[in-house]
Amino acid sequence: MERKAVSRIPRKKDIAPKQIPYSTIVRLTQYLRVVEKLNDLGISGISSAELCEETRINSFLVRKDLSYFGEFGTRGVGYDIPSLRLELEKILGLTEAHRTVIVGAGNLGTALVHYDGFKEKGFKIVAVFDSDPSKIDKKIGDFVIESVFMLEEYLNTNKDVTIGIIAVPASGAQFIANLLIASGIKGILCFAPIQLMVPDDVVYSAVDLTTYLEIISYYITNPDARRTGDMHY
Amino acid sequence: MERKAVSRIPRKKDIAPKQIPYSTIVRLTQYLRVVEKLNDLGISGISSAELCEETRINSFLVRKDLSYFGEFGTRGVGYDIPSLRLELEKILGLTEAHRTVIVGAGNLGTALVHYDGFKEKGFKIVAVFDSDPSKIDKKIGDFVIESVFMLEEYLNTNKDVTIGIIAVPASGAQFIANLLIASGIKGILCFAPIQLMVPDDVVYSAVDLTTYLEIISYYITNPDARRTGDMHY
DNA sequence: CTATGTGAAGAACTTCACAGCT
DNA sequence: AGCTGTGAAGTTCTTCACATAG
Repeated sequence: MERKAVSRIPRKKDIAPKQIPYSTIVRLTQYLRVVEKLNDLGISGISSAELCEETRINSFLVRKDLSYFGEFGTRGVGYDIPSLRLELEKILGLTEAHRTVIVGAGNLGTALVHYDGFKEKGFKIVAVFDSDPSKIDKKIGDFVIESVFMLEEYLNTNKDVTIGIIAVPASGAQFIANLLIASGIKGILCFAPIQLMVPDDVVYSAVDLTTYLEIISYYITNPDARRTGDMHY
Repeated sequence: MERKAVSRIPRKKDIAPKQIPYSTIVRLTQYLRVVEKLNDLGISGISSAELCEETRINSFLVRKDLSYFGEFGTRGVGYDIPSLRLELEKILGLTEAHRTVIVGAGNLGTALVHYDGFKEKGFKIVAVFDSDPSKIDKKIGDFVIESVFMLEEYLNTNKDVTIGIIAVPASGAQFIANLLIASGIKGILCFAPIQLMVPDDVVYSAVDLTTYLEIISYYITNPDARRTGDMHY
């Protein structure tokens, strides 16, 4: 069975000195989104109460989340938007672009290649792969589609690629994941509706579209069930 | 500012008698995924410990999650897969298909139309809309793309549509959402990287691809940070 | 003897209240 | 005077231990 508390000694608290909740990280991305928007509008400062209005995240929680990482505000004043933005980018590791490959050049892969948000937010797509011979050497935007059989070699000669996006059907997803993992990729974002086996040192996130619809279905069917703000991710 | 505890009397506990965690609902979809898979393989039963192996969700939690909704297992034996599957489908409101419209026939919309998972899992796409005149009357799979200006009328004459998927650029997303809301849609899944204003009685979930990558970036940059199993959604 | 279901204990997370700067 | 930062209180969620049922 799962990890069994054998000696009853090492409680979680003992192992982990000062952990940051996962939900805090998710919220940081929301603060960043607001701060980017206001920065573009030329607004220079914001208070936790205003951030609350923009995000619907309680202002206490806004301050607590930020305080895990430092003291970014000025008491009596609030947060300076350019510097808060920079701090958030530093925390999230966005100060330099993550070089990213996309595997799978179907409709989803194509949509991802064309998605402007990635470039803007510091995820630089560097190559696109597919297994379908009829697609290879065709172009998507500025990219020439390469064979998945070249993926391993590509990653071995381009060690600075940190993230792989898997946009292939479920049947091929684990194979691709294994290639990525073997080449030392650090993060994987998978759109195939399958639970991948990924070692603990690779950061792995799955986006299963069916799951989102099923969750929506639950809350439609059970309108009285509480929905926390957490729903949006 | 946000809701302020005025009279200090009604604590949350008093208002909410027996709440089911959002994370429980997310996990139910994972149990369903496993049970579907094993059912297809012809396996008839599963214990909470085996479900734990498949999902990496603690077996205590598996049992607790299921017990919110009833007693589906047999002590000393485990869970019968066909009946557990049915129960999960009932809980999640999947026993009859949700009629679903997709708005936005770009690459993402096209990918969604072609995505087999939806049909299989009981989300029946019934129509596809776009604002680009050059796309209207073109076909995606079996669907003829209709003008967004027909969306309102379509929904008013097809009141059984419960879910709308928004796959348009951020600039048009709120407009589309307003049409869907005005027509009495029950659930919205939005792929545009924007926070929509949606009334409380409409179930709303947002999938922001950038957010997922930013979260991955954080955990790549901070390898010692704890990652809970919760990451996969 | 095995595996579920659940009250109770424990951990994690959020909210609060106010001290502390500006 | 105003807003942040944070220890403490409060709440929610998870883990545990064991009674219970087959």
